[in-house]
Amino acid sequence: MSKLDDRALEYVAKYFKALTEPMRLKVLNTLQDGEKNVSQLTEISGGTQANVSKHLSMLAQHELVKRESRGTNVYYSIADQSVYELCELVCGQIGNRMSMNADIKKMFTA
Amino acid sequence: MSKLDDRALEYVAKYFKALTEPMRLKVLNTLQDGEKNVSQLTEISGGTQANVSKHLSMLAQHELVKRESRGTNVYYSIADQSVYELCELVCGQIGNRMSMNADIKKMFTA
DNA sequence: ATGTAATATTACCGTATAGTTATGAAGTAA
DNA sequence: TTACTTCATAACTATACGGTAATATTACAT
Repeated sequence: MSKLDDRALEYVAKYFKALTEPMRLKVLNTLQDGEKNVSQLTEISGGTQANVSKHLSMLAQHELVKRESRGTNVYYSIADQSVYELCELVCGQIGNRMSMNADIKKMFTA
Repeated sequence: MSKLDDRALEYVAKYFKALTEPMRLKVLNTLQDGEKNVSQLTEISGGTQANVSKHLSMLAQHELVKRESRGTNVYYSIADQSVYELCELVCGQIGNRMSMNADIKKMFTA
């Protein structure tokens, strides 16, 4: 991140944007177990088929998932394992913050 | 990212959201050199003072930057070094994309 | 060819947010 | 006090985006 110009910053920003929807994160989370088709993802996520399809299409466009149609089904799988590293990092951050708040909270409540 | 519930997914999503604006990334990028006040950040980023302030306020709210006022100036600095790891990961991913032409690719990987 | 299932896409609505302009608040110096 | 500097915060506009419902497309079966 040393000398990114405006063009590069937009790329990075757009990549992050793919990870700003809980539904998309849920889909990525689900795909950790292996490929799933749209019906399965729709059921697991609890969303509507149209909505899940839209999100999948977006994730595919950003090359976070791979698309492969077999018969009338379309199977999606993770294209980029490193996305989980991103989430781990963020979760770590959030975890640190929450535990810190808990400690502070403890000082006032204990 | 093994068993994140809906609540956790929203936290993660919101964290990523802070990184989806080129202007905010530029600010974070600039702060790698050390703390800067709003005037400096405004000049470097090329934005308006109001806009930069708004973004800084958002970054501070998400605890990505620290705020310290000295006199009439307000100095911001990185609160969470790990944000650069995130960016490195994303840049690496983008750099790996085959479809991108060489000179742009160089920006992400160099 | 007709019908059915799985997925994608379109059109629409509501909301969220980035940017701008103008104003407000806080500190400092005369 | 008044004036000036620095930063924050409205209020507003425009645009982007998520969700839904309806429709289109694709593949397969009968």
